Amino acid sequence: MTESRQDRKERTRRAILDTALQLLETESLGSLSLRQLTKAVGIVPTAFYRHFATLDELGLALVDESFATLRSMIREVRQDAPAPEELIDRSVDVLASQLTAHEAHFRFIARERYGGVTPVREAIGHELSLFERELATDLARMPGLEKWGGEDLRLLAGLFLNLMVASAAELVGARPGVRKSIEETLRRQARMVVVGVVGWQPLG
Amino acid sequence: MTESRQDRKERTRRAILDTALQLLETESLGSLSLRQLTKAVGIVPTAFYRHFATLDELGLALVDESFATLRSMIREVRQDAPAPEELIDRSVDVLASQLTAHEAHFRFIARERYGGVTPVREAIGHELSLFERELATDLARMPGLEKWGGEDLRLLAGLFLNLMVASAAELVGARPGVRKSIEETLRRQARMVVVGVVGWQPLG
DNA sequence: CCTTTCAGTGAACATCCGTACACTGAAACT
DNA sequence: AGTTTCAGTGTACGGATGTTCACTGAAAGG
Repeated sequence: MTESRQDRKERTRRAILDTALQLLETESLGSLSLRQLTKAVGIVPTAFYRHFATLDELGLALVDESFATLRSMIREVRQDAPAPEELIDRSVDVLASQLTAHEAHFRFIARERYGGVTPVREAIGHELSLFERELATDLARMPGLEKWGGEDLRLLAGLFLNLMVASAAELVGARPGVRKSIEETLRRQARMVVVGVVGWQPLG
Repeated sequence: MTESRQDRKERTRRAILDTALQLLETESLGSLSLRQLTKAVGIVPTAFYRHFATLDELGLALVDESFATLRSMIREVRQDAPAPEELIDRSVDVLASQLTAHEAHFRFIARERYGGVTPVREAIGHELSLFERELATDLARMPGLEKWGGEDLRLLAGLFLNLMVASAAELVGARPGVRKSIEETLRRQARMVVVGVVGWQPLG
C-alpha cells in the first residue's frame, strides 16, 4: 500500500523523463530550461538535482532510453525470423508500430542527432554506429550475403539505417493521414536498394 | 569612398547573418538569443529589429541562403555534364569542395531540419522536397532512366538526397582527418544503390 | 539649405534563468 | 525509540532575456 522511498524517487525520475520527452515535442534540448521542466513536472526547481547533475545528463539518460526502444525494435523483427522476401515489409510494419508507441523517442533521436548539445549529439552518434554494426551482423546471416566482407556489410547496414532514421523522422513530423504513403515510399526505396537502379522494374 | 546608406544597412545585415551562422556552430537556432547575437555582431539589441522582425525570420533568411548554396552545387555538377559512369565521383567531389567552402550552411540545414523551431523546420522540409523534384528531373535525362515514371524517379532522387544530406551532416561534424573515409563510404554506397545488393561485387 | 528618413543608440521594464542555502518531514536504519 | 538519510521545499541572489520608447546624427531628398 505504502510507497517505499526509492519507489517514490523512481516515480519522480520517470515523471521528469516523460515530461521532458513531452516538452521536446515542440522544442529542442538546448532550449529546454530547468525551471520550465520542473514546473511542468510539478516539483520545485532544485529538486531536479536529486536526480540529475545537469540537463545534459538528463539528455544522456534519454539517449539510453531511446536506443533501448530501437533495440527492442530489431529484436522484435529478429525473433519471428521472417523469410528474406518478406523481411522488408515485416521490418517496416514493426517500425511503424513501434513508432506509434514510442513517437517521442524517435523524435528525440532525430532532433538531437545533429542538435546543438554536443555530448548528447556525440552519444547518439556513438549509439547509432553501434546499432549499425549490430545490423551488419544480422545482415551477415542473410542468404546471399554469407560471403560478404565486414566492410561491405557495414556499407549496406549504413544504407538501411539512414533510410530508417530518415523515414522515422519524416513519420514523426507527419500528420497521421500521410503516414501510409511515407511507409510505402520507405518500402519501395528499400527494395530499390536491394535490386539496384539497374535491376529496378519501372512502372512498378 | 563614402558608403551609401543602403550599403551600410546591407553590410550590417550580412554581419548579422554571418555571425548567426558562426554562433550556430555550437548551438541551435532555438537556443540562440537576440542579445547574445547582437552583442557578437557589435550592435545594440534593438538594432536587430531594423533588419528582421523576429529571430524566426532570421532563420528563414538562413534557409534561403543555405539552399542557394545547395542549388549552386548541383548547377556546378550539371554544367560540366560528366559521363554517367563518373557522375557519382564527380558529384561527391563537388559536394566535398562545396562543403568546405560553405560548411556553416550545411550544418545549419542538418541541424535545423528536424530542429525545434517549427517554421524553420517546415521551410527546410519544403525546400528539400523542391530539391528532390529538381534532382528527379535531372535523373530523368540519364541514359537508362528515360522511360522511368515520375514516381520511380522521385524514389531514386529521395534515396540519393538522403544519402547526400546524411553524409554532409556526417562530414560537417567530423575531424578533417576522417573526411576522406566518409567521402569514400558515400561513393561506395551510391554505387551500391545503382547496382543493388543483388548486383554488388563483394570484396570490391 | 532646410526637411525628412531611418540605422543605430541607450535606458528602463518585467520576466525568466540557474544555483546556493537552510529547511522539513517521513522513510530507513540501528 | 532514537538517529540518520534524503527527496522535496521555499527563499533569495545576480544576471540574462525580449521588447518598449524616446533619442541622435548623418545620409537622402526637396
